[in-house]
Amino acid sequence: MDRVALRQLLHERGLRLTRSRQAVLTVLTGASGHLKVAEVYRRARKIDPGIGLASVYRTVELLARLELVKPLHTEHRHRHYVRANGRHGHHLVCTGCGLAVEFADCQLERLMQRLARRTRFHIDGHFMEFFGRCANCRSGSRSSRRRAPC
Amino acid sequence: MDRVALRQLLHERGLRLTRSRQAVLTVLTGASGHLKVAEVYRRARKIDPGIGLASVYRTVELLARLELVKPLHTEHRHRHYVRANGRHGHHLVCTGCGLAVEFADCQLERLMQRLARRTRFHIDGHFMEFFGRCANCRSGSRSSRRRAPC
DNA sequence: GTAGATGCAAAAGTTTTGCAGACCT
DNA sequence: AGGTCTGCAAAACTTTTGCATCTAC
Repeated sequence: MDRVALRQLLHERGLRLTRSRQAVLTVLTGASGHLKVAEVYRRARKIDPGIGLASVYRTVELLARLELVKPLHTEHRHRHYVRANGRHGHHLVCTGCGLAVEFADCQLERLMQRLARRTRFHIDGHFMEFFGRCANCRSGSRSSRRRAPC
Repeated sequence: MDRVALRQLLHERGLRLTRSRQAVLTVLTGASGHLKVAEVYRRARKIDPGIGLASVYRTVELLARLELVKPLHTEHRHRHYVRANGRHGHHLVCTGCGLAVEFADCQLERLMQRLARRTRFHIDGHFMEFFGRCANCRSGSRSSRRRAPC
């Protein structure tokens, strides 16, 4: 998402494109893995040294509403975010290096219909993540097992 | 899971069956929905008034390792737990009252295999939850929409 | 100019930890 | 008896909030 398109997207909702927001989006767009908020903050300060932690929290939440990023539920204690392309993305996350691969077709419709019939629920959402180890982390070098999310 | 079986399960790992652990398991087993830790604590004190919050945290984590309960990631800010029957359970959660229905067959093997081939990941786990509204919460009475998880 | 956004700092929570003493087996 | 577990209280964090100030438009 470039600067112009983002400004447009924000403008449609009466929101503004600020330096903080650009910094946070740049950080998350440039990362191949999921980042906790504190890490987003650390990186964002390199782009905009004056940014405050509260703005980072406010911005990741905004970006999540706009579906430009997605909150992940990892084994960690705190929330992580990862870049996303629209509504129907799910992620395959490497437990070694944090690499997050997005995939789209989750083919859960049939399961959902069966479940809905059986339980008499009206199902309106789901959450799904896969965990594993990426090829790089499996390739054997110990160092790659400990590499930080990039 | 009854008292004897639980003691056996714990004993196999050199762990002990204490009053606190019984209280926490009783609370979570008796609940039809997911509970946040603070709520588990509140209910557990009715069974064992002397129990401490730290023990509740330690115990839910232990029970999760034993796969007797499962952590859920809801829209809430803090972790919730729900009773579970073994490794392969997933949950359908009512966003109205918190009712959590467990279901077993998730039939994701084919999707997993395709993903693994395409991404060269070794996939070793997944996390899935469905959200919706249960029949009771949909039935129209306003009160049921606000009922606390039971 | 003005509404929206920010930074700061404090507050509100949740979760973890250290340790002396209690408890289970 | 001996190691496991607990309650307590403090600490460590994460996340939220209020408000004066700033800024994007």
